[in-house]
Amino acid sequence: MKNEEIAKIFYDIALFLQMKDENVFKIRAYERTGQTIESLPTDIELLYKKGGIDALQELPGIGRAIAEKIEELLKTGKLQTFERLKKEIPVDIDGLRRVEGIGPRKILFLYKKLGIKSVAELEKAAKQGKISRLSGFGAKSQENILKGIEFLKKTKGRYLLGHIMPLATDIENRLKQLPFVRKAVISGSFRRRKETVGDIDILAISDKPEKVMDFFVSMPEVINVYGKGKTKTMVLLNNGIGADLRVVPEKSYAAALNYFTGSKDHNIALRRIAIHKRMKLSEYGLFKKGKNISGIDEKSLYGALGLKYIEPELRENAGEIEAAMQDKLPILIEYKSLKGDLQIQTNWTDGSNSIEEMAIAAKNYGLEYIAITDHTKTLAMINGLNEKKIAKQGKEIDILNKKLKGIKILKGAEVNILKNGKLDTKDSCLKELDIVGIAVHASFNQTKQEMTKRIITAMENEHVDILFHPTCRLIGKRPAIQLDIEKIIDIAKSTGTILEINSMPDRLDLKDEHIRMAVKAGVRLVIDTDAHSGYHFPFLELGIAQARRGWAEKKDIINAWPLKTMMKMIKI
DNA sequence: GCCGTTTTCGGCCCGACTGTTTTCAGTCG
Repeated sequence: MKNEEIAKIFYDIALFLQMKDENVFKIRAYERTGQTIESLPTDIELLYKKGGIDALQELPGIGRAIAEKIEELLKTGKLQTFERLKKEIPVDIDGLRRVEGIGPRKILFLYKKLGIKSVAELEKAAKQGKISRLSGFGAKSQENILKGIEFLKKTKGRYLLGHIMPLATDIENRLKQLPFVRKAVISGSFRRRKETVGDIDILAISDKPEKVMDFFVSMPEVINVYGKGKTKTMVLLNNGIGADLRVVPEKSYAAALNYFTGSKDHNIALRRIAIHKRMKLSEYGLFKKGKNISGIDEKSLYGALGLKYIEPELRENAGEIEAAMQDKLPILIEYKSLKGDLQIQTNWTDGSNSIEEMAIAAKNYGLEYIAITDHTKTLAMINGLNEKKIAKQGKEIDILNKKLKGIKILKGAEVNILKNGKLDTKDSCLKELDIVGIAVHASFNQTKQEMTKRIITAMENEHVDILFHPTCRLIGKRPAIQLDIEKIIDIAKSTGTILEINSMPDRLDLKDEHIRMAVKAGVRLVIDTDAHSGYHFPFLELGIAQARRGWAEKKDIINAWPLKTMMKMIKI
C-alpha cells in the first residue's frame, strides 16, 4: 500500500471519530498520523519491512495502538476498525464534505435524521424543504447547501492541473522513450497550463502508429478503451480522467501541435490571418498555393504567418496576436527561475515539517531564501501563534540561520484579517518581522463593499508586506470572496503592498486576469507555495504558469530576484 | 491516542464567525 492510501484511511477515521464526537485529542492523533505518513520521505511499507512495528512507533505521534493499525493495513490490506466504521455510517464522506459548510457532525446528523448518504440525496432533501425543518438547521442553511451543491456541479468534470500533472508528464515521458516514437508532447489546455483540464491530449510523431497505440492502450493506468485507430486513440485512466493520443507524420507536427494546443479562439484568429495572407491553416499544415510552409516547429509556423512565437500560456486570443504582430509580447517569467518563497507553514501550526526541515527541502529544491509564515493566534484550531510564540520562533530562526548554509530563513507570519479589517497581531510584534503576510480566513460571505473595505484597512497597516491568496477561492470547492479587485490593485500600488500568486493546485490565487491587471498597473507580485510540507515546493511551477498566463515578467515578480534586491522591492 | 527532566496520568487546545439557538453546536484550515 502506498503512503497516501494509508494516510487517507487515517484521515477518514478521524472524520468518523469527529462524527461520533470522540475526544478531540484522539481525533487529532489520527489526523496527525495521516499527516505524518503523507509527508514521510520513505515508503512506509519499506520502513515496516526493515524495522517492523518498532520502526513505526519511532515516528512522531505514532504509538502502540496506531502502529498496530498500520501493521494490520500493511499485512492484510484492510483495517477492521475502519471497515466497521464505514459499515456503521455508510455515507459518501468525500462528496458530502465538499459541500461548503457541511462537516462531519452535520453529515452524521443528516444521515440519522433523513438517511442522506450522498450529495444527490442531500440536494433532493434540500429542494423538498426537508433540511430547513430539522432542528439546528433553518431556511438559510438549506439555501447555503443548495448554493454549495450548485457550485460543485459547475466545476465537475475538470481536474486540477497540479493533480494530474505528475501522471500526465509520466505518460508523456514513457511515450518519448519508445524507440519508434520521435516526439511526444501533451497539448491542449494542459500545455496552456490552465488551472483545470478536462482531459489529457497527447500528440506523437511516429512511423509506426499501430505500435504506439498498442503501447498506449496497454498502460497499467488504462481502465477503458473508447476507441483505437491508427491516428487517434481514446482511453479512460484509473483516476477518472480521459486521455487522447494522436499520432501524426512529421510534416504535420507544427500545425498539429498548434491546432491541438488551442485555444479554439486563438486558432480561429490564426486561421483568419492565414486567409488574409491567401494561405490555409489546418491541423495538417499551413498551405500556400498547396504547399505546406509550416516548417519544422511552431516558431517557424508563427513566423510564416508574420508573427513572433507566442508561448502556449498566452494563447487565449486576449491580445497576444496583436502583440505578436507588433513584437510587443512580454518576456515571460521563466520556469525554475524563482530564488525564494515567502509563504511557508511549519509544524508550529498546521504544517507537517519543522522550520529546519522546510529550509533544507527549500534549499534542495534550489531556493536561496524562504519566509516562515505560520498562522496567527485567532486561528486557534490549528494552534495559531500569539506574539510571544512568534518571538520565540524568531529566536529559533536566528539559531538556524547560523547553522544552515546556502539558505536564508526570514521571519514572517500569515496574519489573520479580522472581520473589521483589523489584524489579530500587535504592531509591536509585526514590526520585528521581515515578511508580514495578511489573509482572510473567515467571514467569506461579506458583501463586496464590506470585504473590500476590510482588506484595504488591513493593507494600510504600515507593517504589511503581502496580501496572501487575495480572493480566497478554492477551485471546485469554494467561490472567490466578493472583492473590488481594481480597487485592491489601486491600494496595492499606493501602499506598496505585494499581491500573492499562491501556487497551491486548488488555489492559484490571484488568477490570470487579475495578475494581468496588476502587471499593467505596475503592482508587484510574489509567487509562493503556501507549502505545508517539504514536498510542496514543486508547486511553485504552477504559480509560475499562472504568472505567465497573466503576462508577468521577471521584473514583476519579487522572488525572482536575489534576497537583497527582493527586500528592496517590499515596504520597509 | 500520544507523550514524558511536569514521566504512567493528565495535558494536549481554547478564537472568530454563522446560523441557529435562547446559551450553543458546528465549521474553519
